[in-house]
Amino acid sequence: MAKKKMTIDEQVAYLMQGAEYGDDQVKKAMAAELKERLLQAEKEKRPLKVYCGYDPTAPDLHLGHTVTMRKLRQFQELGHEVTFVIGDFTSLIGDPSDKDKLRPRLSPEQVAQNGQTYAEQSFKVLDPEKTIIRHNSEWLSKLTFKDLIHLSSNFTVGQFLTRDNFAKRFQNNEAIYLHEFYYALMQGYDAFTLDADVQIGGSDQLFNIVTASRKLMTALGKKPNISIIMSILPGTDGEIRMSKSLGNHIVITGDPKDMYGKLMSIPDKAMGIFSRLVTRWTPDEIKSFEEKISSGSLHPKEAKMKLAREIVTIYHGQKAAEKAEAEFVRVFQEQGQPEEMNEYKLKKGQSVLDMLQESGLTESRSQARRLIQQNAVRLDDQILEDPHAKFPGKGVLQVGKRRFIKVI
RNA sequence: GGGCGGUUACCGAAGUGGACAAACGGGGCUGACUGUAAAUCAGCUGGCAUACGCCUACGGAGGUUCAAAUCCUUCACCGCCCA
Repeated sequence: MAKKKMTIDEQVAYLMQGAEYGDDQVKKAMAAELKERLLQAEKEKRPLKVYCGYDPTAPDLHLGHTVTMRKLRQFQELGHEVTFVIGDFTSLIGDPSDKDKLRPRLSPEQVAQNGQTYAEQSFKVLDPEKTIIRHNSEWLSKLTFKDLIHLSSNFTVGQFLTRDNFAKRFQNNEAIYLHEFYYALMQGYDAFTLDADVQIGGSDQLFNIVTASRKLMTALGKKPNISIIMSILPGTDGEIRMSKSLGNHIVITGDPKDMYGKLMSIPDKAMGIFSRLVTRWTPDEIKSFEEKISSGSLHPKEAKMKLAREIVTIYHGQKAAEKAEAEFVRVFQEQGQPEEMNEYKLKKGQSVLDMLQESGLTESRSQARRLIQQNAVRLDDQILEDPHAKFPGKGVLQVGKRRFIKVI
């Protein structure tokens, strides 16, 4: 992508694409500051130092995780220096604000393992050659209690209570742990240590980045970093943020066909935000994409296919994306059969129910009964109605729209 | 240290002795329709069982009762308030 030629204003637009501060004033201010910093860097002939921290809690990344990586990638394209910070120190402490009560505190081994996976998977988006990986335990574990007190003394409780999350919980008499306050400090200290020009994060990091990091850097005698706060990517339901525990996520290493299908299942109205946050498209391309949809010159189905193809291509390559698309068209639009199916060897005297269960097409016999009742079970397009009848014989068995098996 | 409250299915959240396999919302699944696994509408969403029905399940263990998610005891975890 030839982005070297962008003007400063174009660069700012590109880099602010998808950023959301919940306040237009702040956004404008940040954009202005970014512009100034870009100009300054140009004059000094140096790249901007950009970073984003990741707590390596989940070993499998989904699209939601890639939003900030995409942003880092854009900085790389423009020649800036990107640091991928693995929050091995922060995640050892655990963050109760996640509400993930069940999540056990991670062991150092797990953190190391997850961090590794994170970095590897992130290279689907980032340029590995140009990415510096750091662990924040490197500097955070060296801080003494005295240091911590010194850092904390730059903040008042009142300042922390302006944070939405805290304010709400305080008002509702819910728990706010003391160490949650330190989270913001640690993050600020990351930025300070890295001498960051720009820090990227999700909107849940708004306070940590915009308020805490910037203030801390100022207090420690540095120029505050510019905060780029990315919008939250919704899940397949198009409403709620993408998250594994909500089950609306799309993993980036899974089966390309599945990824394509899941992308096709997002509501039409979510296409815009997906295009803005998780594609490689430029602001102009995105703008024209959205305009074509709203004007009706691009059919929503076509639009979504284009989107799905783009995203699958990023993670699995063009060939796999084309294949996934062809399969989708064949199976769902033409109601045909997939190219490859698992086979199941029919056993003597098996009933329909037995067969469904033993072939693994259903999770339980009760579920199989329900599906039969709902006319969801077909053998070569013939609906099987009686769960107890002997299984008719060879053919292609289809359960619902997506599950196929070849009976031999 | 004292007082009070919470723990319900994939998630959120009702339910305070029987009609509770547990309201409702989200998610998931299925069908119809279609423009797609979109939207919309309808149904399903613990397990076993060819009907009857049985078993397991409301944080754990025990108890009261003909009957417990609901009452009691106790344990665990979580929270709030007052010190």
